Amino acid sequence: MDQAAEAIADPIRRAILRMVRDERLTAGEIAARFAVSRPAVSRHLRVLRESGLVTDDLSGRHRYYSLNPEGLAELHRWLTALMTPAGWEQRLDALETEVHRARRDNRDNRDNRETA
Amino acid sequence: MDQAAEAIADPIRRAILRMVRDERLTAGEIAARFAVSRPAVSRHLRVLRESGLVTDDLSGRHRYYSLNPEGLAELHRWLTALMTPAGWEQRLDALETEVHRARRDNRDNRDNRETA
DNA sequence: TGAACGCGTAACCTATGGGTTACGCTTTAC
DNA sequence: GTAAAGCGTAACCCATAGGTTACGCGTTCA
Repeated sequence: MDQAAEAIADPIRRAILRMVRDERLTAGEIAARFAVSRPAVSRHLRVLRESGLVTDDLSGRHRYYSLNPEGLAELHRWLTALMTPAGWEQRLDALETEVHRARRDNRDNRDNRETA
Repeated sequence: MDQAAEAIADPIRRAILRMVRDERLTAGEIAARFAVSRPAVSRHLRVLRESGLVTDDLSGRHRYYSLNPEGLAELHRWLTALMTPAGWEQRLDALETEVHRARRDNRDNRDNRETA
């Protein structure tokens, strides 16, 4: 979890994670969306790889990156435990709502794609 | 959220957050539990304060710190959204289980305290 | 009232994280 | 088979995060 917490501390790495959440992208495609140089992005990608937050997939001279949700699980659990101290049971209700909202968002996005 | 993500990147600050989750502690009590100097801890506390992750409460010459769960909410939502990409609906079930476990843990701890 | 306590801040040092340019390796394309 | 594309790595530079010691200010207590 330590590695994950460190990895998401950088704004560029957080942006990369959001990029590869729903579609796999090559290193070049990712780098093109940032103002910093390609090698800089390449090192960010290495940090994300080594902390288990993304997976990479070689295909010829391209390397495809995609999010690895499992890599975020431990940190997420840590945060959940931290956010629910003794005597704050109403916070658990809020978290439940959060999950429900995520479920609904996913459903809506799927429907929009299908009707587009 | 950027500030929260940066704040939890440091292992000492993560340890502090866990310490003050269920009980308020003075700066001195917190510092005593670490190998680093008291001023170093004091600055970690400042980072946590300024990022809204803890609240402080002056009382005479003591300053009590306690966790502010709200400060973690935005980062937690960000992680939740990231962990549930399109087509991974089963992950939402896992998150729901996570909340249920937190609820149960809280209940168990409360009961243990009462019967102790 | 003065000594000790609790805590934060200032000044300083060092390690390191993130940036750049230069380079090399493998794969595609002509 | 040679040129170009796609990536990663090495070497280097600089800003800054995190550590230390020294210090100052308010609060307690004898």
